[in-house]
Amino acid sequence: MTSPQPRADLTEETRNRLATKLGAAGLRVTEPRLRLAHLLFRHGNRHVTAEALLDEAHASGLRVSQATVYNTLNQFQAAGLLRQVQVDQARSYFDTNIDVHHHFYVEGEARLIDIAADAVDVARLPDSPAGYDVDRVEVIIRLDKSDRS
Amino acid sequence: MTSPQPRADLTEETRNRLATKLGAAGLRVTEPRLRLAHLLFRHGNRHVTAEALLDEAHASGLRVSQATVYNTLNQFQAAGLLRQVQVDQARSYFDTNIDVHHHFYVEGEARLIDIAADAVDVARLPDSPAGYDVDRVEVIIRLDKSDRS
DNA sequence: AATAAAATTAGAATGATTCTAAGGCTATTT
DNA sequence: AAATAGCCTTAGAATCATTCTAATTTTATT
Repeated sequence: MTSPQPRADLTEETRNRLATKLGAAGLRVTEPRLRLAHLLFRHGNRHVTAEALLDEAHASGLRVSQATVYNTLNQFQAAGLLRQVQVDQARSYFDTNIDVHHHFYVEGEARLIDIAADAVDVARLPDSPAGYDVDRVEVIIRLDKSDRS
Repeated sequence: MTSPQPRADLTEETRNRLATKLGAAGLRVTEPRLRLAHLLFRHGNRHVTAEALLDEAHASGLRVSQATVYNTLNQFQAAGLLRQVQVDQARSYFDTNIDVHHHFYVEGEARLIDIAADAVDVARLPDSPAGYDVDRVEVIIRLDKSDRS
């Protein structure tokens, strides 16, 4: 008898690492979550829309429904594995970088670019209204294509 | 014969002031635009959604369609009379304050609060990617209800 | 007044996201 | 290792903000 094939390009080691990550976040380990987590987290930080992740999943041979992609993104976000970035009224972006940081956004191109936290210096903040605490401070630098002369 | 009734609570003076404002922004002066402008600009700065403005219009006796409200908000925004604020994936807010400034946002309450530009000090910004210019810098401070002890 | 151009409209269409309720897995209990 | 309960996943429908369409109405011009 042969040992079980690691599915897709997920090695046992990767599966174990992701399973630990899901478990630590309080999420049950299931095949769709494992495979989506792999797509999300395999290549450093990235920004992804639900639609793009669904396409990517299908391209990689994973048969998941749209609902699962949305559920998973929302769960990952609630569990602190992803951050939702709100820059475009049309679509939500999910950011695999959950550290404090900021963004460039190129309106016309629907393109998000990370800015390291220490590249922006927000020196002074106003007091929050009474009864409210700061959850987080978001800096979004909206960019235009420069006119070339 | 009597002089023509000023419609609704718009005095001739207000109508003239708003007409000038629309004209200066390159927009034709029409009754719906004049009346919506009045609702938007009569009471200092405010944040409004399309839905809220439509309700307000109807409540004030102005019979406009949803399409006109959306068109007008978009045109006012394109003309620089309003600013669109993107904080919530569900809904767009329009801000009558077009000066440089920032926002508190209370997630659970869908409530936007202006922060004067000089109350936030963004001391240092990263260089923009080559070929792009900064359009504007947005600071959003997301708030939580503080736990009372 | 007649004409042309832009505004407004009702209602349909769109598109992202969420919901439903039915069936499939996972983990737990015997 | 069966039985059970609870969470997951799913297809497809539903929702909701926003945009579009094509026709009508206003506004400005001739």
